[in-house]
Amino acid sequence: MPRHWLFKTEPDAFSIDDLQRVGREEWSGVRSFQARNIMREMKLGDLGFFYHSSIQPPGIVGVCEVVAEAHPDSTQFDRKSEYWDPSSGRANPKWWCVDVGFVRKLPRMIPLDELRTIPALAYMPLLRRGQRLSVQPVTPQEWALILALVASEKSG
DNA sequence: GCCAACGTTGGC
DNA sequence: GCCAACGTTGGC
Repeated sequence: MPRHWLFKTEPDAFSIDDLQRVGREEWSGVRSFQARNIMREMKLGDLGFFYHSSIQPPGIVGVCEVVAEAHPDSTQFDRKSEYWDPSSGRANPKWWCVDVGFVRKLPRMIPLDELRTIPALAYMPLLRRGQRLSVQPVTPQEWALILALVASEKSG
């Protein structure tokens, strides 16, 4: 039974269309211990919502899949990367990440505002005031409820 | 090991 | 561009 997750990204940097184009992507650059620990829990085949942040409107735009379990984030060792972390070493890497693969776009974006109107989703970290986790767990109930919002709509 | 200052996130 | 929230850092 796969577990479910949510991946936030700024579409200017990496969007669902980008993921569709490249097929899979190392989810590198996450520099939060909490988010790192969440990624370490992910298993091959787990599904995730793909969420666009820092645009108007923000919302869930697609579904992705964990295609590689947590491994050291390559950007932490790359001096030329903005995510280079001189305090981390290959013998004991500080930052870990999964790879995500494209599954599908939703028939339409589900805006954050719409998610807020559903009481059963009120405990999602995404909707909690001040919660800024870039990678989050999603319960099976939340997963089913959100997909049901667009289930009857035509795929686009 | 406390806690104030700082930096980042991300909706608005 | 603003600013609330909150994780991290660093002085002590």
